[in-house]
Amino acid sequence: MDYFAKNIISILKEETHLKEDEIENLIEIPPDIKMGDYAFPCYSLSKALKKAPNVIATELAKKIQAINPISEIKAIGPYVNFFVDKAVYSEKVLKSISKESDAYGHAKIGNDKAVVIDYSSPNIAKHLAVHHLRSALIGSAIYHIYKTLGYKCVGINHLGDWGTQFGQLIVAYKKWGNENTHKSYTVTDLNNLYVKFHQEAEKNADLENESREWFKKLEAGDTEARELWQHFKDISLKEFQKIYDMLGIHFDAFIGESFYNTMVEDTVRRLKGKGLTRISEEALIVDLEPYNMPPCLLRKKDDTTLYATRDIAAAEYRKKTYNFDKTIYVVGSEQKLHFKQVFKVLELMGYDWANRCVHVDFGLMKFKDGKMSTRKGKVVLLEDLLIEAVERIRKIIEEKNPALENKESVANDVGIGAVIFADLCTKRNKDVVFDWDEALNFEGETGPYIQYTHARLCSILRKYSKPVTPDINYSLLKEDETIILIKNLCQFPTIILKAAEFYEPSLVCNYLIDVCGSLNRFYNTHRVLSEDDNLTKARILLVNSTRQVIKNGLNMLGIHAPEQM
RNA sequence: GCGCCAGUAGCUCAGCUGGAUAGAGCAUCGGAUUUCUAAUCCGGCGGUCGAGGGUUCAAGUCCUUCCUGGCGCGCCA
Repeated sequence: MDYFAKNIISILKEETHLKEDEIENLIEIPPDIKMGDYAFPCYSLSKALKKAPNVIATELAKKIQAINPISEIKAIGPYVNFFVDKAVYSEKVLKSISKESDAYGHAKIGNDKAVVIDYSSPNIAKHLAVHHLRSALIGSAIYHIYKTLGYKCVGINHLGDWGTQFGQLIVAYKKWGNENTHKSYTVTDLNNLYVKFHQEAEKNADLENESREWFKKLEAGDTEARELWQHFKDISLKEFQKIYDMLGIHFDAFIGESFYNTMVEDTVRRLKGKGLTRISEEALIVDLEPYNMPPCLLRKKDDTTLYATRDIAAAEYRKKTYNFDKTIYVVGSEQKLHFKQVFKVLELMGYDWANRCVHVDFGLMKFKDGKMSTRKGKVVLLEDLLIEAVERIRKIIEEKNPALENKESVANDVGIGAVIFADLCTKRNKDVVFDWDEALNFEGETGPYIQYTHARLCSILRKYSKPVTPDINYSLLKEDETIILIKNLCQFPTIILKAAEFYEPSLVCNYLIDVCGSLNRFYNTHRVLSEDDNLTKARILLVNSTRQVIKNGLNMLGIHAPEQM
């Protein structure tokens, strides 16, 4: 609750006989600045007082008095509207931004508690493609957001580096892989082998048996199998890292599924010990019928384990290793049921932290004509998208600002930023249809728009080239465009909290669009640098504050804020 | 068949846990620059909020039925 709301509550408390938190919940922000800064709706009083809401509003407005920092109280229809003293308001907001600067929007609510976040988690031996983008970016943004709220974040890349497909890959490699080019193998080669295996396997059923044999060898720790598997993994990781570097995505640990291979037996033993398992159709399951869910499969009839088993083992490991307060899985919504089952099993195992496991799901990315598929080669590689984005930005720079220094690095920041922003901008749970022109649109509500706004502000500050001070005459900040902007800036900390609560980075994106819209409207109607020293000083402070908020917001999304573009 | 998610302007999306006349961007049409970056801003056009019923002083928002699309539902992850 902010300073002004507090004052309004104390004014309203006596006359309405409502409790403080009741009033707080009722108070809202009018849709138009001309109506006031805060509003108290009188509908809910109408029953008790047996009067029409607008009558109540009128009477109430007459009875109560505006005291500093509230400058005016006025009934409009069924609302009592409050106007705050603009100078006091501006001073509060802008001084706190100046003081906190890079830390504006941060909080300490996390108390250094650990949050484990599982994101990206691609499969080995396949390229990172555009449909891998969402998990990586949403996870990374949540990482940043929680970090700014004082949590200790642990980013984990839960690589898909285990399973029968590695048996297939070994067979394919031994049959068609060229030993001599061994050292220069790329993910493309691995992917080709994978595709070739499936083509050949249709004609020759023996291949599947061979691959099962090899996977068994791998599980048993056979040296040759192990070495090949490690080799495939090294090739993949090297290429993944290149993309993560381009995107600026960081992980604290790369711990793949294979890592839990040795722990799975223990986990199964614990589950059995607690009497949670039974055999059904030759498989080992946890019956979830009482919870209206299909059973959770722990072990196949051939005795090998499944991903649910490994996820349970992984959760136990993460709790033991990081003692997390919360663990977040940023995984597509097609796995909703899977995580519901896993979390339920953890709960049945008696872990009180089971309800602090969160599946942050998101909608699918697909093409207009259907799903993306690595097998059919129907994908857009992430690297291609990023390179194309940077390339297009480079052309725009040549056209609009050829004298720019550091063109390369700016093109990178803006191109990559555009891709990140476009992906994070829509709410998580919506499906996304991939479209080159949409992903690479740079006008309107886009990353470059935010960055451009930021660069313009930096430009003004460069031209001003004097220190910015919060000791200004705040009553000079009085026009509507100015006040609306300051109100926007004031919301930032609340937005961050909300984004964290709902695991929703899109809230930050939409907020930044609002701020930039307000800023640009201000920019187009008022001059910052002028002959009037005091006014210049005041507006410079506003410019610097806005620059700061945009920068902080972009950083939370993992986007750079270049000072020129 | 059952479950989960979505359906808001021609297109892409917002809509603050039920509140004041449903908002942006793109597209389209028309305007703004001798002044801090026009990757900007202003205006016009454009809506039975998928459909019906219900709860409420008040519903895009809550309940219910139906329609359409996506995803999931035992040995892949």
